[in-house]
Amino acid sequence: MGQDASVEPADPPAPADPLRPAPAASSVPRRATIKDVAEMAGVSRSTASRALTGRGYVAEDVRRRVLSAAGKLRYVPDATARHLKQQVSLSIGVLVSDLRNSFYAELAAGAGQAARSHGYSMMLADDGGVAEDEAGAAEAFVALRVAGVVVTPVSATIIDYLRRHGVPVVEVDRQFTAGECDAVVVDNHAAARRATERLTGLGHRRIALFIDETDWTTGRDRYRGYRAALDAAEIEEDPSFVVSSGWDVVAAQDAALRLLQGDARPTAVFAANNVLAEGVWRAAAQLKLRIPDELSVVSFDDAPWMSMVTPGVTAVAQDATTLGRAAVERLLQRVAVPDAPPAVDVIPVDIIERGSTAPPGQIA
Amino acid sequence: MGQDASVEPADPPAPADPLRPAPAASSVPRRATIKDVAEMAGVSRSTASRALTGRGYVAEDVRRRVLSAAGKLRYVPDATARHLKQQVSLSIGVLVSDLRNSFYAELAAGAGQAARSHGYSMMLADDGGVAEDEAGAAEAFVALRVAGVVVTPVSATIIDYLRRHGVPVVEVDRQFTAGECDAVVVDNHAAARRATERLTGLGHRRIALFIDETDWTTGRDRYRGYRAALDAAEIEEDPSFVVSSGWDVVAAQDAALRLLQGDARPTAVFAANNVLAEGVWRAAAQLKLRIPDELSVVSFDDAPWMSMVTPGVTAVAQDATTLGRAAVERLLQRVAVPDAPPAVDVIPVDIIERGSTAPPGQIA
DNA sequence: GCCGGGTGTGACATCGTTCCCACACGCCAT
DNA sequence: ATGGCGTGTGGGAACGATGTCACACCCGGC
Repeated sequence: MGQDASVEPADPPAPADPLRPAPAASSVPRRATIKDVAEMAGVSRSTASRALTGRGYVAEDVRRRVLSAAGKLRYVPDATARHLKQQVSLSIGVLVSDLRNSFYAELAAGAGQAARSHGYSMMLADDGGVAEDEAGAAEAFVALRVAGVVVTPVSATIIDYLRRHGVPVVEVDRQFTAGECDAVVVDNHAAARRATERLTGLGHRRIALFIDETDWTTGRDRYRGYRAALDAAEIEEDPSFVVSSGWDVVAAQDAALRLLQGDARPTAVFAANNVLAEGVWRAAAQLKLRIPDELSVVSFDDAPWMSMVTPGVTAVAQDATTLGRAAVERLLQRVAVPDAPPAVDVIPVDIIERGSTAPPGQIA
Repeated sequence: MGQDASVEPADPPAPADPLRPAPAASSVPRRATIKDVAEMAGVSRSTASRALTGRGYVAEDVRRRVLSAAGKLRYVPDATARHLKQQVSLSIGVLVSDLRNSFYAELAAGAGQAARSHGYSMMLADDGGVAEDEAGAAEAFVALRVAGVVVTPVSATIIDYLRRHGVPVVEVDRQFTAGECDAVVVDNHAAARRATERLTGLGHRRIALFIDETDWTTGRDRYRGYRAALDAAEIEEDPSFVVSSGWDVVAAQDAALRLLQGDARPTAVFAANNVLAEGVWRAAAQLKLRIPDELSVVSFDDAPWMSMVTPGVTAVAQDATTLGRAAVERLLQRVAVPDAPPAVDVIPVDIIERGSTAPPGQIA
């Protein structure tokens, strides 16, 4: 408050370095720290901290002075500094395969809701189903010292990596490390079986399966569920009816076009996720196959369009929002109780009947 | 390495506090810090830091020793500590209205891509279009000291708040503070006008507008574009044809049911976003109105289902992914050059003709 | 008058990182 | 011999928040 006005040292005329973010612009008045609050309130930093966090003794009038100073200065505590000191983080990482897929978007929305409701922030990344990007995101999460990670894993590597770095992990939708890691899943086997049985129950015997992969967890279980339904109906599997066409609509559509044009085409299709269902549906539309008269379709995984097309697509509806929410809840449980044995939540699914199935027509 | 095996102090038998996260579990071996790396390599922290960041002199063999130690210890630098020291953050905040809406999900996906490609992480929040939650998320972003925020704003408050705290902001999709803040938008007025002109051009004169709101930015411009098209066709506006039905499908559907059952029903509808279009479409389906013969429909904002239903819905396609990406690019520009004048990017749109429009039928 | 306990406060160390500075070499030119 | 420079290294102070600890004060009881 003296005659010396140089509260802050004058910037030396340093040459600007264009590669790094500019130093705090002079137009922005430097953010208030707890020290500023303490000075304005005429107390020490410690006291200000106690007043603001509510831990420890503070006289009532001092508390009010500090709070009012904080308000005037628009003080917002620096979460990174707090984390550094307390070694406790209030962000979680969420890693999904593709935000543009409504399933993952809803899952992320549910995760975000749950995180928020517990006072956590969400770091979200999208790996496009690519293992490399998944690893990159995992590294970022570790660097940011998130409290834990919810992931729809693309490989088991990421789980190992995160656990080696002491980061609690919950697998959601897919499960690579059964028995070692918390997970939130649906009963893929049972649901796939029930869905396929809708078709066998109507008399279909030529039922194709469109699936992304059949080796891991989710895909494998859906495949097995399909097989179980066929077995129960004493239908022999035709390998050409099991189509692994990856994760993209166009590829699925191409594969479906080929399959549905053949002489020995299936009378029904079970698509193991919404992307594949979309490919099949588009192919059927392109071939002008009437659904359900000429082709029955059931999808694993509901999507908005399935209730908008005519007829609607019968689907196994997974509540992705609930899945995301449950995964975060489980993660926070784990953070609270690190040594509890791994737990798996199984979220119930619904089969929504919409009209895309009918008994097989008479085809040559 | 001596006989004293207590590398870490034994935990005193402190009573567990169930309200706070448990202290580092003994099963997790404490994360390596740069100090550990330095010790293993037999150098000081400073030298280790120089070796790892690549700034400053380090002898080649020392560098290799440090790097190898870091590898062995699986050292991952603590981004929060780095941020605290450098006062530079490598995360950005992204705040959208509703992740379950494909428009926002794609926008977020684009933002995430761009952020990642520049080495930034994305904190994502979803405010459900609620101003209070928007404020909460903004506070979290400030606390986390993100480098900047991309937001689809619900009110002008958030922009003020963030700017007062010195956080660079880019508005995307909606624009509340024209001229003061960077923004990435589409030319809503022109696009809405062109879309409406498709309808007037076919001879429609009874054209309803479904819109969320008409007071702010995006909604206002779309409304004006609609009006401009009507004016150009010398059609007088019928106020009952402008329906503000909020942000939710069911409300829009109800409103559409009412409007489309009336005697003086419109022959065409322009829906100002994908949610409203869905409501209108469902209402039309429910009333068994044939599209386009009995009702023409144009939507602002494309969505996956619009190309799957029959007929497809003619739509103004905004590339939401590009919108998100551009917003992040603009934000990073702003971070690099804080004092540049505000800039607005206008992303071009496409009108995709799909078959949901036809000349008006003969109705009483 | 002295002690003990409750109440309220400030000094200081700490978290993990970076980076400014001082210093210690070896070498060459003076 | 001495100085200066280029190279390489370590000490120590930040960054912002928290929390331990010691101390200072005031009260009542001896």
